[in-house]
Parts: sequence; C-alpha cells; structure tokens
Amino acid sequence: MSSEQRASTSAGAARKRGRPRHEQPSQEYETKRREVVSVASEVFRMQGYDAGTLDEVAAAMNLRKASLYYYVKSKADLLRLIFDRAIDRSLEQIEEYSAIEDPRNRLEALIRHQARTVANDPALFAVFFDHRAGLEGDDVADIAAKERRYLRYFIVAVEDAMDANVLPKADPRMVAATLIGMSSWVYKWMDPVRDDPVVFADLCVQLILRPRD
Amino acid sequence: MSSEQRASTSAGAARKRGRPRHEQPSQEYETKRREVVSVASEVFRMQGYDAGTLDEVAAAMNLRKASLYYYVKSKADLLRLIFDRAIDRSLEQIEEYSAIEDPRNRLEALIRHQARTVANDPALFAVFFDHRAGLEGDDVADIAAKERRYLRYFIVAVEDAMDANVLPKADPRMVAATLIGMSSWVYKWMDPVRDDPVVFADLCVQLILRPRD
DNA sequence: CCTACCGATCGGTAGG
DNA sequence: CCTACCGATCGGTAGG
Repeated sequence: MSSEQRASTSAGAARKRGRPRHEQPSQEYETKRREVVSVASEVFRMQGYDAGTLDEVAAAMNLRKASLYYYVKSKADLLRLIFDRAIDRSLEQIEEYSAIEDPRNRLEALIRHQARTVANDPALFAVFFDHRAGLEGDDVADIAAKERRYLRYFIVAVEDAMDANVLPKADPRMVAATLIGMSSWVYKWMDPVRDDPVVFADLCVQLILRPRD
Repeated sequence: MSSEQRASTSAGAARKRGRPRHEQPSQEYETKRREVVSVASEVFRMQGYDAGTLDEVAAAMNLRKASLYYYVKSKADLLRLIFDRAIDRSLEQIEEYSAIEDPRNRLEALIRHQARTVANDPALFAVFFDHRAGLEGDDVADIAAKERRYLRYFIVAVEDAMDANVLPKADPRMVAATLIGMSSWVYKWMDPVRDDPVVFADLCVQLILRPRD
C-alpha cells in the first residue's frame, strides 16, 4: 500500500465527536494533496524533474511555493508520490488478470491493462519512466523491486503463451520487456483529444495476438 | 547534415602545406569532441540532463570543467550535439531501406534498423527520448521536424504493409508509433553484456511479422 | 497559507 | 587546457 493510500483511509469515515484528530487529515487536505501530485506530474513531464520548479507547481494551483510544504515534505517526496501512484495503478488489477487460466486471454488482459493504464495518464507515466534519476536513496530500490514484481507477471504469461503456441518461442524476459515497451510508449505520442486509450489497447492486442489459425 | 558531421569533413584530407588552418580542426580535436558527446550521454542518462553536471563529464575525461568549453559552446550545445548524433544515426540508412519494394521486406528492414540503432547505443537514445526538455529555442523544433520525417517513412511502410495484408488494418500513424515504440524501448532495459542488438531486432520482427500463411 | 530570506549548487567566464 | 571566481536559480525554512 502506498503512503498516498495509507494517508487517505479516513475518507468516508463517520463524523467524529469532540476535538478533530489531526492524525487523520481532512478530505479536502487529501484532495488537495492528490492535486499536487497530478499538477507536479504535468510540470515535471514538460520541464523535467530538476528544471520543473516548485514555484511552477504552486503557481498552477494558485499557491505560493512555501504552501506546498503543507502537503509534501520535500520535492523528492513529491516525486516519490508520483512514482507510488504510477506503480499502484499498474499493480492494482494485475493479480486478477494473472488469474485468468487461458494463456491467450491472460496475455491479452495484461497487454490491454498496461496500454490502458499508461494511455489514461501519460503525464504520470512520463515522469515514472523518464525521470527515475530524481529519486533518492531507498526510493530507487523500492520502485525497482515493485517493477520487477510487475515484470514477473508478464514473463510468466509470456512463457505460458509460448507453450500454448500463442507466441513464437523466444527469450521470455526479452519478449515481456518488449510487449511492455510497445504498450507503454504511448505516453510519448498520445494526444488525449485525438487518441483513445481503448482503441490503442485493442491495437496492441491485434498486433501481437493475431486471430487463431 | 549535422554540425557534428559538418565539422569533421577535414578528417582524412591530404596533408596541407603552410600554416595549419584553424577553421579545419585537427583530427584529435574531433575525436575528443566526439568523446565529449559520448561521455555526456552516459552522464545525462544516469543523472538526467539538469542534474548531470559538466564537472562530472569533465572528470570522466580527466579534464576540468572549463576545458570542456574548448569543445562545446555551452551545456545546451552539448545536448544538441547528442540529439544530432541520435537523429543522424536514425536517418542514416532509412532512405535506402525505404527503397525496398516488397512491403513485408521493407517494414522488416525498418523495424530491424530502429531496433539495432537504439540497442547499439542505449545511452545516446536514453537522452534523445527522455531529456528533450533540456533543448532550447529552435533546437526543439529542428529535432521534432527530423523526427516527423523519420516517422513518415514508417507510416508509408505500414500503409503498404496493410494493403499487402502483412499487417492488420488500423490507423497507420498509431501503428507506426507503436512499432517504433516496441523497438525503441530496448534502451530502458538493455544490458550490453547480456543482450545482443541483433537478437533483439530479430525478436521484434518475429513478433510483428509472423510467417506468411 | 503567506512574505521574506538564506545557502548550496553549478553554468559560465576571466585571464593566463 | 588550468585556477579562481562570479551570478543566477531554486529548494527549503523562519515566523507568523
């Protein structure tokens, strides 16, 4: 569970009596905090992590830079929140999809999931994929570990698809990375008004899983 | 033609008589200059463009930062040189491949070209694909124009492949971007000691162009 | 949530 | 190709 999720567990809880507890931040606080993450991912996407300033992020929310520190501990912390959100979105339903028995349907579900997830939030994944260098200390290893877990699901699905003659035999690790690549690259060229995430997901599936012979 | 190429046209020229012309830099100068570009692409790949300092680039060549200014005009100029090299490598043989008549063979050649080119220099293309935000002024538009030209070759090849029933019918622009994506993503996971560019290129072709029915 | 400010980093230059 | 240095930017904090 990400710290973003952890901090929002109070949302929807019953009205509490007496002095409000400051350990459980208000809904408005959480909403604003999520907005900081969204806005920052847009700024960092356009300018890069280092060049994108907290002044810009703040300005886009009609705030001053200092006020952002009410929501995040530091710029590096903000970046970590972006990464947590991206990896959480990726891992969210993957267990469920990985439970699909039929190898072809399972691989299709995984490809579709990756394509849709990235295409639905290109800015988020632009930062996730392109600005990992900004992470500090343990964050790098934490993200890498979660990403390896994610890759594993794909590798297993690819292996099973090869056994079922749904994919040509090849190095499963390489194939998995390549399939993730084809469905992730969309954040580089996606135009949200012109391109539809579901159409793109269909396309990826179509290119890799041609009709059975 | 890139400024990198333009500046190196003296290489291999006959020994000149009289006072050496300073307009035609020496071979050693050009070699060193190319090394700056290579080293910088490694540094910027790891740290990002803004976080990667000229001190680091210089140190990796046993120089002081100030000495780099003998080879490049500015940090932004250095970044432009990296981009020029990447786009030149990409465009180098594409005209030749695009002359292939058979749609299947042509598309295969283009995919193979992209896969090999990127896999042969992951650091160069990591900067090219992930740190475009560092470019200033006209450089952004210049690179974008060359990239559109490159994409066009792919789109035409994809259209012809669809007409020849080598690819399923779909939006050619989207398919071209996706094929470029699958063959470019390799810079993200490539391990030069473990992964072979040609094996990877074969894999991409195999995944997209299954044996004719 | 703000104004005002400090301190470190780093691109770039002077001058040799 | 170097030493020494300047100047701008920007993350972060004090204090309210």
